[in-house]
Amino acid sequence: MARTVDEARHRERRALVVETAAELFAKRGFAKTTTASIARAAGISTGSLFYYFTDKHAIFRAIFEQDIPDSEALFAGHADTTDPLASILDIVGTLAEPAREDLAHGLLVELLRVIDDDPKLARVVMANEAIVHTGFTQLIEKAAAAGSVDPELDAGEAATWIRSIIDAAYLNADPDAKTDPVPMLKLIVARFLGNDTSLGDRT
Amino acid sequence: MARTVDEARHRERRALVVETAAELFAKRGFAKTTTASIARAAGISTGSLFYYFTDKHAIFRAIFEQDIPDSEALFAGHADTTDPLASILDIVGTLAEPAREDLAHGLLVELLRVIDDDPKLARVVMANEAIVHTGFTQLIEKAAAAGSVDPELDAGEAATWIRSIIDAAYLNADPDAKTDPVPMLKLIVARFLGNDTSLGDRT
DNA sequence: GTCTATAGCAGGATAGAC
DNA sequence: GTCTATCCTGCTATAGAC
Repeated sequence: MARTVDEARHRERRALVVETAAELFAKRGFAKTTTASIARAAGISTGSLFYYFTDKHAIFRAIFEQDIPDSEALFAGHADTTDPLASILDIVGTLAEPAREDLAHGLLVELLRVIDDDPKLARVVMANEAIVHTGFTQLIEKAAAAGSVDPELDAGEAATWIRSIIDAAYLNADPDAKTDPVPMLKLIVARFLGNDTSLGDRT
Repeated sequence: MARTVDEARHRERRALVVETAAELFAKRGFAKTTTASIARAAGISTGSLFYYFTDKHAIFRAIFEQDIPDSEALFAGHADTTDPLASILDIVGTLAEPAREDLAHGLLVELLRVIDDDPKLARVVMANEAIVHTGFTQLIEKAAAAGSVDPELDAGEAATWIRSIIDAAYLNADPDAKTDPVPMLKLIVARFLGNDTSLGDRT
């Protein structure tokens, strides 16, 4: 059973590096973050760094690998909702939640850039996007059938736009801003979906 | 008058380099685009390149300097509109027009990254954003006064969100997609502003 | 598994001839 | 003004000792 302990230790070590690297990538960008600085910040040598990761891209990729199980869990939690529109708005809120964190903003920008240079990363991200897109599409269809969403909207297209608007919230998030962007984001999505929500309804 | 000719020639040369560089920056990214490759693509030497531009950042910055007069002209054209809501949607369409071009998508992503590393670029972009924000805010106020926009919306905040939603269209732009994103974008903005537009109304 | 040391390469910017 | 040649810095990734 010593093997199990080793693997746990290995995972822990790796996770620490990933966390440290995420901060640097978000702040300085992928290209300007040196592997030496990652090693230094994580308290190890570059030699050890390349023992844990095959190359610099693998470190970056590891940041996003957790998103897949997270997204699956998020939509699974609303699988048999009785109010699909409320579920959509709830999920929008959850996905947009980290938008104000500096880290999330910087990482999204880096992701958009690096994704074109790393096919493996592209596969990870697309797998996650597929989960989100399918989840939203099904909820929109359900809501349309229940009469709480404009039935003339194409569910798949609407799902894509909702995702884009969430991303835009990340991009434009001002970490210094006093106001939480989530309520307005929900209002925009709610009105887009054809629900005639008044300003007072923000949750 | 020889001076005038020289300056015109100088400007032309510079403009050619900027155009060439924009394509490379959009496709490969700022960090991965070498000054040597820019010079090669523009048909000059690196020596000449650095005769026209002080450094690599100056080349990138030049791409966005034209945006300021463009934005001013765009909003000036709607200064005494009689239908402010229509003007807003019209401007949204104009600003989102290039979203489908590969170039525009890539440049937005690069801009988001590089802006943190170049204070001069940040100033150029902020000047442009101020023009857009002020323009939208005034039109939203006008429209609210005329009764065509939800008066409970904060005009400045709404202006910021409209800008974000336009960015979303750029982010999401799929150059291979057959469908023009502009109609849906206008629908989202119209509904956000509280105008109860049906799907059939897309212009 | 972790380190130090360094190979090996590439890129931004400049010098100086023409 | 435009070129060629190149300096110099800084980076990723590896080799090899412990």
